Amino acid sequence: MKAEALKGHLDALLLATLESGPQHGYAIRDALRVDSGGRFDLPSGTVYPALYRLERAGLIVGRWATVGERRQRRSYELTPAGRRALAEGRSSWREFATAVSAVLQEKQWTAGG
Amino acid sequence: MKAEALKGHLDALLLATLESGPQHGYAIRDALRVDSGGRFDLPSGTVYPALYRLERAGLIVGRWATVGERRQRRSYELTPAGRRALAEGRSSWREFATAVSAVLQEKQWTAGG
DNA sequence: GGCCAATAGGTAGGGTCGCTAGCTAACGCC
DNA sequence: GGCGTTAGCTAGCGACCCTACCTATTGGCC
Repeated sequence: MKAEALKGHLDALLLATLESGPQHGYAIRDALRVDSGGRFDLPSGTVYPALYRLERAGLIVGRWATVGERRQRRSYELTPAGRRALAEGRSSWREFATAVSAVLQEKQWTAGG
Repeated sequence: MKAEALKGHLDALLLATLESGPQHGYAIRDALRVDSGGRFDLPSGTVYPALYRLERAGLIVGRWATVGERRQRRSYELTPAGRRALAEGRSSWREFATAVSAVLQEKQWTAGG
């Protein structure tokens, strides 16, 4: 899988991962890997900056939480704007995928009787 | 359609457009627009540099041709390497699309019986 | 003869964004 | 006390598509 393939689609993936409930970055990374059948095994340097971007954009909110004795974790949750963005992302993905698939379609069905 | 969506997928689209036979840049642009149902209406500043990239990479070859009296056109054709790259691009697109769709899938089928 | 749109090709520069490579630190296990 | 895993973070880079602009031919219209 080429690296640039993700460009422009990562945000929707992250939002989708958060749809089922709040998660922290590390767990999001895991979920993405599992849900994608191992295809999206993103480095933390991809995930965390993306989460900041989404937070700055008001699509998710992060809250610090303490786990165990001292361990700090940041849990992210979708905002209403995030849910809207996710819906939008889904439909624009569908549109994009449809268009790409149409173009990539092999035109071997003997040219239109 | 967000601009970054295309990133990393344009090459395959261009190669696919050339699969049915040699075409010049302007015609490729048109074909892409038509085949995608108007979704990919790319500016020339996107198409021509991409064609150079593909040519430098040995995936296509361009030949100048004269049309009418003086008009110059550059006709591009797939190389064998280009055909291989297209096949690869198709399968990696399928893989990518499958993975994205899997992640974006709404998990509203009431969680596991 | 002049204007415009369509056809055809081209380039410089910019901005976005995911990745590479590195870091700190807590936790559990032995 | 050492090691692997969990957890978070950042600077800087490079790829690449877009914006904005340019030149030139061709043909229609008046």
